[in-house]
Amino acid sequence: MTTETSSTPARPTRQWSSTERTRRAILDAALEVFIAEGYTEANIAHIVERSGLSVGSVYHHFSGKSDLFLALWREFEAVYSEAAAQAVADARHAGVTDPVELFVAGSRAYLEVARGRAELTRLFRGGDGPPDYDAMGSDVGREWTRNNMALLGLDDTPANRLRARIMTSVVVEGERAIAAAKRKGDIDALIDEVLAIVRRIASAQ
Amino acid sequence: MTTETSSTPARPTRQWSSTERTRRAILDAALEVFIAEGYTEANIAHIVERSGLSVGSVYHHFSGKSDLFLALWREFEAVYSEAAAQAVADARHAGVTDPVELFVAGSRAYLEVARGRAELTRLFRGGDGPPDYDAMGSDVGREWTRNNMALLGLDDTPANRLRARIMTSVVVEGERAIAAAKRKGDIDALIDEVLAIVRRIASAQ
DNA sequence: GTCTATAGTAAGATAGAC
DNA sequence: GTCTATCTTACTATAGAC
Repeated sequence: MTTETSSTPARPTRQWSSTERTRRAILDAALEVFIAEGYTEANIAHIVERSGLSVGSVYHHFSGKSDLFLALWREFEAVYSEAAAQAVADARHAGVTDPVELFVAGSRAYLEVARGRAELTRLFRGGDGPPDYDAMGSDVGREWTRNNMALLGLDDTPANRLRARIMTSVVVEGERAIAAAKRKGDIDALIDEVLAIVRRIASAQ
Repeated sequence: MTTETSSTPARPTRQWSSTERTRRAILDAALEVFIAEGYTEANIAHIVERSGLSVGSVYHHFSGKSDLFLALWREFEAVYSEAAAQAVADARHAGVTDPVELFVAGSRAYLEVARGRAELTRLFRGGDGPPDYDAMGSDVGREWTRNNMALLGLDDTPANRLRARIMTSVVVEGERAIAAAKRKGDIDALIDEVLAIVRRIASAQ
């Protein structure tokens, strides 16, 4: 057994690690509570209970309930961004050059991630979140829009921006449908439908 | 013109009318406050101030803040439903039979209504609303989906339901873009873009 | 039906010991 | 960094007069 509080004279990284673990424990508990109760119903007390920690500790690490939600939401979004970016890079590396097919590859990766994340989708794509949540969502939406436009080589006009936004929203709608699917066997068909629609929109001259 | 309430001739309808006007005044004040402050920031006190009425009166007519919001939201939605239904009926009457063109006619009417309702769109299509608001939104969404499927003659499969939902969400995305448009001159192009996309999705075999 | 005044409640946030 | 105990705030909702 090693000592619990490291007395190593050089550079104790242990304290940091303990902090990190506390932070993680709080986030994990918060996620469970948010999933179980939704944002509005959830309260700090429940999160404290479930984490086995204390109110003070939670407020030491986060500024409040909305900060907790936003931190979790950023992690949620990051997984999608990375998966899509990686898939596009892979497709490029495999020799794909058609912008539409690159976009489809990214969308497919996104939707594959959505499988098995039904609870997270319901939480973060449902309407219940902090007041400033839609502002954050808009920022991320703009990011996707920007990426979509660059990928498809669209110039910056209002109509093209709208098209790029719509393509994002189509994929998100697919994500919601996957989360709501009663039978897992339906999901393949849902993904195919989304990709077919995306292809049609993206191919417009 | 016939009488509004035809029943008892002895009973004056004036009291009823006064009640109705109070109710209207409360709703009007509530709408102004919600638009100015958003749902979360708004509070009953502000609505009372602006209406020049009283807390008791507000609670006599509505069960609370979320009830007020929902009442306004129902009025907001009704205008769209009626405009779209009317446009489809008109198109039918004018001899249009192609389901896709009927759908486009309805969508165009919807988007025309969205012109000049930018504030309402920002309020009701933004993320800030009562906790049970997304549940209501889902109900209306299901209604549109059902109508879309009937209009386009799609049979009831998961993929087709998704397609119909996506078509609704494309139009709503257009609505948002119209509300966000900086120059009014851009709006025609936005509407054209939405209708072109809708046509492409609807035409898929 | 409408109003004034007030009660009740809940939850987010902080202070200060350890 | 973590904890316990407490505070403050603000909003919903009601009671009861007119």
